[in-house]
Amino acid sequence: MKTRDKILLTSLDLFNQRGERNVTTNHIAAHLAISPGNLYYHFRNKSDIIYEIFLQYQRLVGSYLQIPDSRPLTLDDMMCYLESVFDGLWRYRFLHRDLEYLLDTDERLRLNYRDFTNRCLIAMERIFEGLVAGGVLVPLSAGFRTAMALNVWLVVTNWMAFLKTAHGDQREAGVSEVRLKQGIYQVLTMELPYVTDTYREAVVALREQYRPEWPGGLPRPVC
Amino acid sequence: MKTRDKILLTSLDLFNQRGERNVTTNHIAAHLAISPGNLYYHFRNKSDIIYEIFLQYQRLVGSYLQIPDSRPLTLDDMMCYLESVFDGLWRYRFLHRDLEYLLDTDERLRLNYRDFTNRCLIAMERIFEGLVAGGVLVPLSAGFRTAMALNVWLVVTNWMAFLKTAHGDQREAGVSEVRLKQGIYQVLTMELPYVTDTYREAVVALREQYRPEWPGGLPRPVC
DNA sequence: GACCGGCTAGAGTATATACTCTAATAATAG
DNA sequence: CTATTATTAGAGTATATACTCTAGCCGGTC
Repeated sequence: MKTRDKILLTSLDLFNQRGERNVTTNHIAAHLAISPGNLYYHFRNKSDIIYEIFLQYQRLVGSYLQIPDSRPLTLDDMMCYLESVFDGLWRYRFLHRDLEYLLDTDERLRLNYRDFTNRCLIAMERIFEGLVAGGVLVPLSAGFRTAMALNVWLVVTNWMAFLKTAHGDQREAGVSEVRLKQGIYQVLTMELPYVTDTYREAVVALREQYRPEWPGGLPRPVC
Repeated sequence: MKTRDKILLTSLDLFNQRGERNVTTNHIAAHLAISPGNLYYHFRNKSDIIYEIFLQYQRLVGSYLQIPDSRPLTLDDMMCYLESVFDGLWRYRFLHRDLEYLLDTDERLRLNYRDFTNRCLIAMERIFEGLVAGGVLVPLSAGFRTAMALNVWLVVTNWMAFLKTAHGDQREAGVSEVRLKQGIYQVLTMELPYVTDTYREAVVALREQYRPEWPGGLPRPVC
């Protein structure tokens, strides 16, 4: 693999593990057993590394949120979106941690992230529309869709931060990929009132599968 | 005013303005026109300053979330809780910004914050119960109350971060106390399905008053 | 007036961190 | 093989930051 790509992978890994603030360019170089000079040959500065990783993240999420426009959406679609999005969130989890600082210090990132957020929110609204068309959700006014999408966005993007803060005793143990998926439980809780009678029972059952407080061994839904 | 208190006030101010990460102890001292030595006479280190500010925050929110146990809760109560909580959030807004880093580097804070979160969540559940008793909300199962409280917590504590990231063009302009209160709109959106028929109209009207996209000049509800 | 304890100044330090510079080495093209 | 370009090493630097240390001041009390 190219050195440049190795730098990106290792950086992502270390950022995820320790938080961007605790990872220096020298750490990254040392972890790869390359020289700082080498690292700076491939990236002008630390921000450039982060920006590149963000672009990857953006592309990943963008691919996850693609919407088939030829057909309405099913319940399976919805669960697949949720699973995918939380997966992306997990793989790039450092981004949402020091996000404000990162946006403060990198204008590109700030503007880009703003647009990314808007694209995601719009995609979510369109997903809601698709689910309405598919008879999964009851019809919602445009304003309501927007507000709902925003609430889902807030819950989704901050679920991990919550896990970290809520489990103060064990330093990292509280945050596993399994627990992360329990964020789906929270999202389904929020959507439940808008599920049609036809699908209510199915959604309640799905939701049960993500219920918190069962460490490990949760059955996984179809996707 | 005592130097110690001035240090706390100035620190809070600078932290809120620039973010904890961008404020050094030397900055704080310089801003107060005192020597670093003086600052370190009053506080052993930067963490101690932050911890003390957190304790203030905790006390403030604790006082906000007190629940009258002799009577059920009214719609006014609910709005007052929301207004108060967002007010506290605004005044100590730096805390939720670099929270993860702060909790990572200060064990006291980590344990204390975990308990604080739990207390808040429990208080919110009790508020829901009170509102059910007051006929504002329809009865909810305990599990649902818990999940709802958690969703509200997530939206409330991360609303500001969202504002900051969503308004990428103007660096700080996007985040005013007024805009912050629009978080109330989001919370009411989430609660709406559980409002009783009796109060639905009133809640919808209140919610309208916090609707986003009207810069400045929003009429305020009673509290 | 001497003394004492709380308070303050301000120079100074150890460490970290992002980043640079030069020279050497590998890869590649002619 | 040679020339050129891409890559890498590694020592080094400028700056920042949290924090220390010593000496002095100031207000009150005996």
